[in-house]
Amino acid sequence: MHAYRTHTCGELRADDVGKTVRLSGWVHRVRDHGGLLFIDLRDHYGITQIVADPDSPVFAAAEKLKPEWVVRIDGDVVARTDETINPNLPTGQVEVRIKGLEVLSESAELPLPVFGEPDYPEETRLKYRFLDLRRETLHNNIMKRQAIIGSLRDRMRGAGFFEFQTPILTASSPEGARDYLVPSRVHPGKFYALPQAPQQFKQLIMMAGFDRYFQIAPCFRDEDARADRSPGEFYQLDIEMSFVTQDDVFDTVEPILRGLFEEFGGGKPVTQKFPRIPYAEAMRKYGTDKPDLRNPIEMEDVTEHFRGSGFKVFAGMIDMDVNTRIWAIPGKGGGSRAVCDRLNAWAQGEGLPGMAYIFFRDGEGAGPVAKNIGPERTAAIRKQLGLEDGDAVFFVAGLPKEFADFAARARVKVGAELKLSATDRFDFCWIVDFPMFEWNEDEKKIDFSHNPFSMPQGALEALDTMEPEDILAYQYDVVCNGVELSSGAIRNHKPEIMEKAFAIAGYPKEVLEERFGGMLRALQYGAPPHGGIAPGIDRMVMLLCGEENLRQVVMFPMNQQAEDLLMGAPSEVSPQQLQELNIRLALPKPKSKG
RNA sequence: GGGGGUGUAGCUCAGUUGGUUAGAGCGCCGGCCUGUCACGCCGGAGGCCGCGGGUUCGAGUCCCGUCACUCCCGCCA
Repeated sequence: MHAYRTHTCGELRADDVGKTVRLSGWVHRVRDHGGLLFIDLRDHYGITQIVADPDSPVFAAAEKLKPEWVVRIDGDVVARTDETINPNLPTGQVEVRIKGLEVLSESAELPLPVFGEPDYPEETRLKYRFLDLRRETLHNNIMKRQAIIGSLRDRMRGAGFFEFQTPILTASSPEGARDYLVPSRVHPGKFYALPQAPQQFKQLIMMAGFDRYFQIAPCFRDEDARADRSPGEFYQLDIEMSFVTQDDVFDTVEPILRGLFEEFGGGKPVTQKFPRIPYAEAMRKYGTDKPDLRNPIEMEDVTEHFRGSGFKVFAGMIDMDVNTRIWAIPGKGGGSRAVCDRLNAWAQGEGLPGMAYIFFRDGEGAGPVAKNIGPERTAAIRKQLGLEDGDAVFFVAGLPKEFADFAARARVKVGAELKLSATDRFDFCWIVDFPMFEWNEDEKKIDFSHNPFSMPQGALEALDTMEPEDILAYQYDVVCNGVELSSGAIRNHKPEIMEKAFAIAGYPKEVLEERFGGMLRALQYGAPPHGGIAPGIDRMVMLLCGEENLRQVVMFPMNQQAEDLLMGAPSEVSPQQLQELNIRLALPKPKSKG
């Protein structure tokens, strides 16, 4: 007989009755009835009930078992009587009568119980991550994550992609997030950087002629964390393809994402044909470039209905500034004063003076706004938005740049309040036609709004003739349920266009050569047109696990302060290590303590 | 760097207007219990009320500061 087991703890069925078996696992739970003892034995595969009665030679030893001890048990598989079958357990038809017991490993008193998964502080959970990972929820999430990654690999290979590795120690990149730096021992005073993404490498792979690349790529960014953004490191499904248009990328990636979400989404419907929404349209209809399309509300511009109207607040704003806009958020079924007042109060809680509204009943509009603008304008608004009795409409006013963010939240709030938003669905869309440049108000200059390597629409001619802020890029996002899963672009493969684009953003040729020398060199020796995308693995797993927090889908996450409480990272290093690296610390003064 | 929330037993939380000895459930320890699967019953241990200062005859409770955790803003091409 094997030293540890003949079966796993998730394996035994009614067919196995009569066998003598050996199982190993963790003591999940003990129910001690004095003259009868039940032990739930757990391993990765499941739970099996072990029974000990006083006739068993190991009864006394079994009584001493504690939660999370690791034991090997020998026993006979017996059928449970009808009344004692546990339908909640795959092994619930049977139990094992214990004949032999060996304690393989004892456990100290638990700082974090496994059984029952009671809420525990994040700090404890991270410090004792190995215990947390034994708990069913996390254990299943992590298993789902590896299945998702396995499926992505299969799907990518099936679509003709090749998996390549790119360097982890590379050069610091001038644009973008803060880099993690690694000092060089061989070159005093110089540093490697961990890649924020393999962006330049994947483009170089295309220029090297490998045609189709993918990688489950680790990415490192030294920026502060959010619930949906790990500090330090995260993973992307990094993709790049040669000789493709934007449509080719969409046609390749869309079935992979759709298939993945259908495979792991628990039967929730997935968008079959991802709608393509231009950035400007998304901002106008949803107030954001990552709309949650489960919410059917689309905002509309109703500025003209208020121009010169009796609702002086809005009319005055329109007169004061030609750029003023009034956006309407239609609220189907929100046609009562109570609902409108509640949303108005919510807006005040968000720091606004309030949210104007009209609600419709008895064939006419009600509320202060309707009274002020009169029945004709009220009817026109109702007609434009297709509203009926029992509906409401809410208004946000000002400069779109300034109120878009609030408008987006108001749209979400109205959708939730009126229960208009679907829940059991994965609604995807492409956001396309992002602007190439944007005005940086702080530095009073033109910046790249996304990836500086993106191809501008209209190529060199557009850069030469158009206002920078009007130029669009072949730059796109994938959004699912309001979560930005991915950014991508058709890349700029022409050195002269890149020079011009960087010049517009204020980088002279010398700077470009200094910072992106390798890339620029590669562009000069026959670069294929190419493009790609990089869906965030962690975020996809989060959506598919129904989790709100990345730490629920990452095996060994850091806390918000980018500390690994289990391994104790970051840590101090020895003076010898620093000396070898020619590094001397210049620490900030410690905060004085009262 | 900034803002919000939370800090009372190992954990989840209650704690009245500021008033005697700070409670409950879970967990832990001991005892009882032959069909449980969130087993049940009895008993017990366990508290610098995050920390520091202040107001007060008296502070878990009020005020100020500080620290920790968390969420958000900045940041994330």
